[in-house]
Amino acid sequence: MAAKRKTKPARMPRPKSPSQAELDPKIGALVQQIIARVADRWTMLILEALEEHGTVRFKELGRLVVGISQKMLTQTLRQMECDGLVKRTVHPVIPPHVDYALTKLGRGLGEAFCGVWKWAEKHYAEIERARAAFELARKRAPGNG
Amino acid sequence: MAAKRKTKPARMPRPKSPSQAELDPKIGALVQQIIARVADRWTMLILEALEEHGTVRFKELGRLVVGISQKMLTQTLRQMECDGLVKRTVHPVIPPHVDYALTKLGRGLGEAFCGVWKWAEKHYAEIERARAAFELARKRAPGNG
DNA sequence: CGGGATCCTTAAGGATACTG
DNA sequence: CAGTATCCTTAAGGATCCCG
Repeated sequence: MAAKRKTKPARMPRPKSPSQAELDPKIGALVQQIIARVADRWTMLILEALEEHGTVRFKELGRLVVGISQKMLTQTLRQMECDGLVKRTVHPVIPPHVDYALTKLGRGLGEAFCGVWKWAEKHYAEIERARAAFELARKRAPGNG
Repeated sequence: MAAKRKTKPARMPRPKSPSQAELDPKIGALVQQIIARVADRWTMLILEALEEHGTVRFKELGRLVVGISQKMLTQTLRQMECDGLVKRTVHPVIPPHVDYALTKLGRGLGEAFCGVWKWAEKHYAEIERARAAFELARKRAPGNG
């Protein structure tokens, strides 16, 4: 993962709908994990690269996902493989040939995030305006930065 | 979000639908920002606390969001305020009285993430199974840690 | 070629002390 | 009470080397 630090586990938000409220808090934890995972710098990029190109070899993937180091590529792919988002296939030849592809689950996750994407697209301008307004207010205000 | 580090900006994934493809990559960057933000350890928790309790004072919010330090509370709230997700209200009295509430935008964001939540809920078991299988395979495999 | 092991830098985030 | 400023710890992630 990439984004921030996770030092402690921390309590998870409870689900919103009544039906979910009955279920384990494990789901909440899982959601947080998933979100955290997707929020790292690379998972989304890799997901997208695989969506666009189908089955891709390790090094090729490294070229597709522009700034990534091989360490993070390996690490993120392992993570995704572990969660069942990608399928790793080793061809026992020399030199080694390993390729990766999204699983159904992986594609599903991509689709699930489309909602957030849509929301962001729709409210894009609002957020930019809010930021501009915030900046302006900050400059006006005394005793700050 | 609580998750990892963001060192460089990094190129953003392109949108999926054709209509979006025409628009600025700024939207992609914004989406990534939003996701990254929501994935930190606190934004979601604060969002949820405010959803449940409406208008809440700073210290009360600190109690609601269990493990948070006042530094991160301030910082995350500022962030959210900047993005237009929360409204900060200062009552000029002594001792100071400041309270926070979600904006329409903030509530909308919460709703947008419901899709991911639903997905996670639905595929919860699959992921757990994938992880278990992965662990098992790892133990079986030679030459690994 | 794929990727594990190691070292190193950097910054996220907690703790604490101070202020209006 | 609601912050701000500072210090310190920890770990995320890049770079590099090495191996099958």
